[in-house]
Amino acid sequence: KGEVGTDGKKKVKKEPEEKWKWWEEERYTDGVKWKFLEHKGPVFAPAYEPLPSNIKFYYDGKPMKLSLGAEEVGTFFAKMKVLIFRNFFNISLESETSLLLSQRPGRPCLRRRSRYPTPSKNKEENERILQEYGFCVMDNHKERIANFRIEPPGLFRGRGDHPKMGMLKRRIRPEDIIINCSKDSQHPKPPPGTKWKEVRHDNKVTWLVSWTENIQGAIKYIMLNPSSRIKGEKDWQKYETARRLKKCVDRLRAQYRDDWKSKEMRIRQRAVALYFIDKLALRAGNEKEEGETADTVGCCSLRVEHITLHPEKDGKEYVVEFDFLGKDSIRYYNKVPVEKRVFKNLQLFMENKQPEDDLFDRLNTTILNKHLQELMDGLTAKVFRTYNASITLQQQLKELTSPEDNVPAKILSYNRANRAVAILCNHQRAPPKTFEKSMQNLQSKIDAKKEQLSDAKRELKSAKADAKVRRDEKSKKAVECKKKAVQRVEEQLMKLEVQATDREENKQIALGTSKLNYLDPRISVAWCKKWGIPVEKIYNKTQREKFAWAIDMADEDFEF
DNA sequence: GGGCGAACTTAGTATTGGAATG
DNA sequence: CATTCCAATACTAAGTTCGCCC
Repeated sequence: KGEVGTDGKKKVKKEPEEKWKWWEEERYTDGVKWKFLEHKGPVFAPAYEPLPSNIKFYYDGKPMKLSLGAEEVGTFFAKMKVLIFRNFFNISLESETSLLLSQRPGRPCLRRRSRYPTPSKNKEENERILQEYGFCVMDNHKERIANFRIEPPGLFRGRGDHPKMGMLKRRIRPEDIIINCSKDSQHPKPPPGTKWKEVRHDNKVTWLVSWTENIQGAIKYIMLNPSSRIKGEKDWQKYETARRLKKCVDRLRAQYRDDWKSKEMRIRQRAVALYFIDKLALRAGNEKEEGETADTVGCCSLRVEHITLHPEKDGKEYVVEFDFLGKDSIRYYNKVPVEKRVFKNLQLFMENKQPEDDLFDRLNTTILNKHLQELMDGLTAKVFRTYNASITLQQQLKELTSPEDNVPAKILSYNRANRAVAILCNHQRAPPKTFEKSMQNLQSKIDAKKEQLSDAKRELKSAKADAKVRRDEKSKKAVECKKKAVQRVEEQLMKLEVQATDREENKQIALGTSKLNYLDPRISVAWCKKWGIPVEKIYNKTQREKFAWAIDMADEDFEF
């Protein structure tokens, strides 16, 4: 092998090490996650660098000396203010500059600053840290760590209307850190003069490092990359569970439809909730502590105020209008015609209730999941989301792919199938700030290409006329050449137009989440193999690493 | 069964890297 | 060479599930 480099010497292409196929190996049973685990511990947030002494903090117009900690928190506040200014003036829309607040007291004044204050000199250092801390050894393999950096301190900003927004997220010290590794490994060393909170050797869990965060009191973890064996196995298992649901979903659906008629209220509520989870791909909806988090809901935690019943709406009977904030305070809005029995049940559940009362007052996620567990081993509410997402992709791909389409058109179909899933799962995004502009840019590219096409066509015409007169080989060849040019430009134009359609349809829809978390990758791989689409067109490098098991395993006949 | 801690998955957005463009 | 642009990546919040304790 080996290519010839620009210097004329033969470049020796190193044959990559044989990739480890963990999916061909036996799996652990009994809850053991690993036998050996060695790592270097976390990378701490860089220490706070005090401001130069000529920059002062003013209170009541007078300079005031702050403790280092107070000064640091002050800079957090200032940063947030700058951010608010920037967003208020929508600066990023105009150019890639950020704003600095004037240091002078009482004189807010904005200065522009280039995005590149120092040309990426940190790149090398980052690479070094990645090599040192970004990998661990788990059982006999070097594996990539997902998040080896400790979260830096700052002001907490939750999503949506979060009651704790603005609280100080404190700096994490070695004394806060629990290390998990195997006894017989080289234990990570805490920074000089410090100690870990604890070093433990628990091989029933997958995390390497943990600490408790001070805003919610939740535990944070450092874990492995999605390409790792430990994550990949779990992911594969998830899709296998969803495929088992496929085998019995008809029975389950018949069951919950039957339960709509139950004389027990709790069973009716359970059955209607399950119907929503199945039909609308709603999340389970755990209870949340009031005042601790933003007020968001899922299926079991829906309140009366989140639905409106319309006996008739837009020419349809028994329409339920949903309007609530789900995970990450993303709005779910949908008008759904439902069976009469569901409608009547909902009326019953809402009787004599206030808007802020629970719709399903006899139900919660624990009760629902206990029931599901009895119906199928390993079944929980979220399996329905995985199942419905994956089956929808498979159906849509079948429906939308035209054999006679070229590659870009087929990829548009793939993205449309993906989009159908994203809409089902309500995966939304804020339209990119530069969306309009980038659409305009694309449109002018299209216009230019159209111009180019008509030029090419004109040239072809004159070449044809020329050939008719001269009737020689050379002019015939010229005609062929021009024909090919027209074809080439037509293809390029089509590609651009497909790209524009795709982008427009994607304005407020996020495909990534479903692609990464809900769609059995074997469906996509099989589709690629069936239609001769390179898998790189569907999955980027990271995604190919995460789904290596599927790319290796699935052939074109794979059925979810 | 209710409360709670722990572990792990899922989520949208901010930042970055590097190619394209001027 | 600087700037613009977009895809990829980094980040970390916000969910679900499970097991344990009472």
